[in-house]
Amino acid sequence: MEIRKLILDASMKLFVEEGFENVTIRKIADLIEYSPTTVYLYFKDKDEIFYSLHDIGFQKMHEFNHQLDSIQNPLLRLHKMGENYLRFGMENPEYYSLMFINGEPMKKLIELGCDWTLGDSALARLRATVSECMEKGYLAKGDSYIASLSVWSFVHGLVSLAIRQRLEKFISDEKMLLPAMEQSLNWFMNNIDITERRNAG
Amino acid sequence: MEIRKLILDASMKLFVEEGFENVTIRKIADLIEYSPTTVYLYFKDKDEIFYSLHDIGFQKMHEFNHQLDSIQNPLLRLHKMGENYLRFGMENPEYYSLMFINGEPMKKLIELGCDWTLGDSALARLRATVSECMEKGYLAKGDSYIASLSVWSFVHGLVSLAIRQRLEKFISDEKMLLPAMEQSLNWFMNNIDITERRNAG
DNA sequence: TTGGAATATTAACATTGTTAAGTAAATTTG
DNA sequence: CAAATTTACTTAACAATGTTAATATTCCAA
Repeated sequence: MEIRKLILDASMKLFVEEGFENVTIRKIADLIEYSPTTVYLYFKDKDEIFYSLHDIGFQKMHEFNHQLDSIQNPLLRLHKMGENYLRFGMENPEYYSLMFINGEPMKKLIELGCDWTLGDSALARLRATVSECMEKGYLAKGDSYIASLSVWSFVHGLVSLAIRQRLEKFISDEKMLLPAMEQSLNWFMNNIDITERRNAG
Repeated sequence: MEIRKLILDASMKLFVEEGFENVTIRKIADLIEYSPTTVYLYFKDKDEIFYSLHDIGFQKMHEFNHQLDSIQNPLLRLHKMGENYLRFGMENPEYYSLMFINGEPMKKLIELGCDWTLGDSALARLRATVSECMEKGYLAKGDSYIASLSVWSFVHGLVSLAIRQRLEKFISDEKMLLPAMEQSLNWFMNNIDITERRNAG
């Protein structure tokens, strides 16, 4: 449907420009120049709109990571994945919120019984890279499940603290936010990379 | 004031039992058996209530960490800090959300111009422990600012993914959630501990 | 007792998500 | 071509929300 896309575009525009709580059905309807009830012909309720937007977010993130496949060294690829993750989150805080922070899309997901396909496959790619790092001796061998969870949690922690303004006292200058996060990622990568250990300490 | 406390208790009760979006001024008023407008005599608006609750959360977390001072070994103390952080978050997801995830309290904080005192001092304690770990050779020497940020981000990432239900596909059994997070923390601690490196790989 | 401050309530406003009922146009069916 | 039905959309309304203005009640000092 054409109008579905109109609604989603308008919703994201409002979401980006006015924030989550200012996305209302009536404002969406105004933007697309239809009556508010028309929205309900294309989406069951407001949460379903957010669910759809969250889905689009994963596609965007996937595009963002297209270059990654060309990186041969798995540890370098892991590092770049992390950097991309940080950048994606900081450049698209609204999408990021829907994908990884807000409660609404997940409730819809459970209600609809559908699967978190795009989220899962993103994690699968992470885990494949982590496993490759273990096989090739860049990371200590062990449970790749746990290691992937750890890597993801680390970068998610940085992004979610940053976009929810919990780092403002920590890093006062807003322009230093992403650089500090990248430094933090470097610290992390240096610590988990076992090939670097003869140089350290 | 007595009634201020009544309002805060009622708000948190609603928050814990019915979730964030079901905390309404009218429900609060019902619980304390006053009229809705009375609430506005003690709080400027709803966000100020959430700001106060977020403050109480930090006090709770501080009590939660009382035992830590007795741990001499700084790396062990850091590990225990991490474990406590995970447990506090999982046992008090509502408080945790206010403290570290939700946007409302921070907006109020900026608006009121007041400082995030309890949050700051919690971070200061983390940083002191990290510095001590560096001095005593448990962690690679470097910028303790960045290392603290990294540690915090890591545990925050775990907790916030867990309580916002992003780990449900990763860890299907809910009872395995905290154990998996603790495993992840162990992995992290093992990786950053430079005294462990001769055993590894 | 009276007057004013402190405390509380009633009534209302605008805004929200959502639904029921109705309309007008397009399409199918006879 | 006319009648019936489906499609696409709107109007009007409901209950719930945060919040405010105006009003009432209580309480205590002069």
